[in-house]
Amino acid sequence: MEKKTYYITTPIYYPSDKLHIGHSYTTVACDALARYKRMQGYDVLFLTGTDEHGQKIQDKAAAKGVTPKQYVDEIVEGKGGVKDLWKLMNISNDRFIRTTDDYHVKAVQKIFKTLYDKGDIYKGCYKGHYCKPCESFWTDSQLKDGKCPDCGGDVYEAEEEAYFFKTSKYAERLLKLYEDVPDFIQPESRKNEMIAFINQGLQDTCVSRTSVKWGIPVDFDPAHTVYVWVDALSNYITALGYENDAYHDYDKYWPADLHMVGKEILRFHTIIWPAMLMALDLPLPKRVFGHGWLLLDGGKMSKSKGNVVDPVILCERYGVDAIRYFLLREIPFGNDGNFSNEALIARINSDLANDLGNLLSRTVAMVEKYFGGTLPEERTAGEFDEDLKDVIEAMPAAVTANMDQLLIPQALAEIFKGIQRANKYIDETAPWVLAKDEANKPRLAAVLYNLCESLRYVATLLAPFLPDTTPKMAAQLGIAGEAMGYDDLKGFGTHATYTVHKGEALFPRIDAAKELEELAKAEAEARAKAAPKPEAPKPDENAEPLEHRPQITIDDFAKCELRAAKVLTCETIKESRKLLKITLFDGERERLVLSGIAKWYKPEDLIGRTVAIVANLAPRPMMKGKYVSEGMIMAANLPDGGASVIFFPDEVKPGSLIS
RNA sequence: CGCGGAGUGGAGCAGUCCGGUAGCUCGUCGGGCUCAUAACCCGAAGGUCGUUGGUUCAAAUCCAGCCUCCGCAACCA
Repeated sequence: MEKKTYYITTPIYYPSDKLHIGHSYTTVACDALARYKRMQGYDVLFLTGTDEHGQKIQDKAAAKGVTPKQYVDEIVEGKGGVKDLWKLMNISNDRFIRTTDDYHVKAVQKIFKTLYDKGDIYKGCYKGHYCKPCESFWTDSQLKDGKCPDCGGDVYEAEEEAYFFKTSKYAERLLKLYEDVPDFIQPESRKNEMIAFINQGLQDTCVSRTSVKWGIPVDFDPAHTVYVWVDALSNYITALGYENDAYHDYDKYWPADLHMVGKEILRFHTIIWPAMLMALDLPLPKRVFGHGWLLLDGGKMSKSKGNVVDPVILCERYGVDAIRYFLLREIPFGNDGNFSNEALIARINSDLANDLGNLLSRTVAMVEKYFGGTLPEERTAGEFDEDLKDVIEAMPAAVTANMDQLLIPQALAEIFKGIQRANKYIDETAPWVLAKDEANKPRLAAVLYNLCESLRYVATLLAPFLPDTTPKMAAQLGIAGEAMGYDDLKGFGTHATYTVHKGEALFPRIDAAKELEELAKAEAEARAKAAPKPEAPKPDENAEPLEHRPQITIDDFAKCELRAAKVLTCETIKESRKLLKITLFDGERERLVLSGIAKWYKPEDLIGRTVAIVANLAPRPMMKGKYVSEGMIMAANLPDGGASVIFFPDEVKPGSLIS
């Protein structure tokens, strides 16, 4: 009989930088699910990959002086790159798609053409509705009295054209989909967000750009490149061979059983993607799960904040399975979770070292100590046996029930209930007391046998989560690898007997105080390096390479009019938490500037001071045209996202040219 | 009145839909044990469930207002 298939995908990651622990979280969760399904007997296809086009990568590559392809090749295939990271973390993906792969490129072009031919992609022209100060295009209906709805200024005919996908056409069908397939969007709470979003009125989606060159060309209109969504989302089917010959199992695996995505891209996967598939007359994925984020200090982790956590360092320090366990156990279903070194170490110590590792260690040690490593077949049942057996035998069903609902932390918790019960059983039966009297040997053998059986169940059930550790457990228990399937969990007491082999501690206990101290020291050092003292400004090889812009001439620079200006007034704006409203004297007149520094400066910090401004920036309407900002105050960007304004001594006269 | 999430013992969370003695993990304190990775087992302390008011015999839970925090959007020119 054909095995049932299970097709699971991660998002394809954007390799503009090294991946961080957040990406690891998504991928590890999918990996655990994929391994779980394989153990359940499914024919699993687990896909991950990278989304390699777009402006940002084009810019990064240019800054580094390499082609975009060279740039992404290094991050994806290079040493310590994406593929290496997944290998390190024991990710069992069956395929890895890169959107620069030839077969994908060709297939996307065909998909784009098909959608165009069907009339679901159309070429849009923003005729006559470009507002220059706002740098925005407007449709007929958006204009107010023929003027820009933002600033009320004049708009005029625009040249720029782009292709659009008719997302709006599918609004009704999408709402019906959510109704017909209640668990299409998971978790439930996010479904309401999506419905609300659709009810606000869907806009058609821009699916091509003329300004971005690094992308898949629209083959029938080469001035355009395919813009992100058609390119990226299609990966889920092109990786199966849709419209290409690289693979041939589209019919076998599509529709996907689960798209796992971060909550920030859930909208695209539950609106644009199904709409695209509807347009192509293809079946829809069965479920999209939007997971939460791994927060750092309660805030989002991001490269620009400089607070990313490097999974490679963590794996090297604590072991891959410890990190996998932490990620899978600590982040609640569908919600955000916190990452901290304290929480990580606490979790490793209490669950993995104390409960699990120590249980195996003490069990194996006793089998060796009291029986020389092999348990005799003669066993006497006794008190507590049934209770232990009941708890252990309940685990597989509980794990399955939770995993089928994607409740990974809860599934793990069920396994640890069994571990705790086994530890308690040791206390109840006190094997060291039994060992004092030769007459108790059959009872002692039974006790240790029951512990080994418990560990066999535990190890088998943990296999999808801790693929590195469970074979070590099997080896110590003397169980053959092939006897570690779910089929072998058909009964407590079915394993004949045990010959154990004591090994290394599964998870060495971490000295939390010492470790945290070291981490703090390492962080302090990193910080000291990041901000070198004036007298020792030596370049730091560990620092992120700076992103350089193309070289310019003195004439280019001369286009910028930089001047000193005195702050006359400064006030907060009640509608905005980020902006300060500032009036400046620039030497000849007063001008109004809005600056996004409210988080770091109070009005009194600025009033009366002399700052540097870019004086000839085009005025920019802000706050829906309520204010027009006439310049930019110059400030250095801080690693934490903050800003440090440049101040001049008071004797510098307002209006002084800076060159 | 922009949209949304959150406020529960020291920390992190569950419970809120379908009102009825407030639960879990870690930490703290006390006890037990010695097979084990100073690990394990048992017990205890600790919460007016953000705030005010309302509905009710009864509210963490339902209703209204308010406060605080966090995302997103408008917005760092």
